[in-house]
Amino acid sequence: MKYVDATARAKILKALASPIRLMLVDELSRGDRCVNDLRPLAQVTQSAISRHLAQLKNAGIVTERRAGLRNIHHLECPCILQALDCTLGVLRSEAQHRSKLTKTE
Amino acid sequence: MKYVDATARAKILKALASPIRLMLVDELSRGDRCVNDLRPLAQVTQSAISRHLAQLKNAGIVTERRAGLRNIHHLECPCILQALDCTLGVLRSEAQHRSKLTKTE
DNA sequence: AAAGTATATGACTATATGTGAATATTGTCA
DNA sequence: TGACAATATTCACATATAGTCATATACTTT
Repeated sequence: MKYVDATARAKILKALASPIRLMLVDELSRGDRCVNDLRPLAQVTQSAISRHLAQLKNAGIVTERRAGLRNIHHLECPCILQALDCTLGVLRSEAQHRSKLTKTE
Repeated sequence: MKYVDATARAKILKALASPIRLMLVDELSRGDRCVNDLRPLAQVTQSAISRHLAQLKNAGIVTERRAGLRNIHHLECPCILQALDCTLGVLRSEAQHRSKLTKTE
């Protein structure tokens, strides 16, 4: 894998690599939402949510459209759910690994 | 999605979210490697490679075993390749999106 | 035991990221 | 136009991350 490709891919993974942004993506996977809808998901200021969404937009994961005062956010790439699956896989295999260790030692 | 779950998942994605670590994972997906094998992949010091590998280990993505002087690294979770697929998906849909914009405007 | 090889770690610097508070922008409605 | 609501942006600061160099550790070979 070339460095440029890896960099492009890393940028996307980086955009996902935050608890808050994962929760935003998770919520958006169930339908479009405006910032105010998403606000209660995390205990941070509106400013912070806005910046997290900006990162997701910047990575091409999320798009937005205006609807009057609201800015509606839309999950552009449902393929993101693959990445979420992957994390579950790691967590599972880690749990397995740990239980093996405790059995042996 | 709860914050604790999201945090665990974010930790894994964070471990992947670096060009160098992606290249390491990519190489490991083709077989086990020791640090010296991986060193030429990135133009950083041995120290840096070692730290990157430590992060992958810490996230449960990679495991290691001693073989004499060598520390052999092994990709524990091939499911990681799902996450890599996902990034391709985003890149593709972004390219599509961009070409639509240039056509319309 | 001494020398050598492979890898990890500590101390440090530079840069990036996350955050709240305050402020700016954009759009609506009276 | 003026007041208001939703969202974005800027600033100042704290913390995290990536990198290097020097050094420590683990193991092998002579």
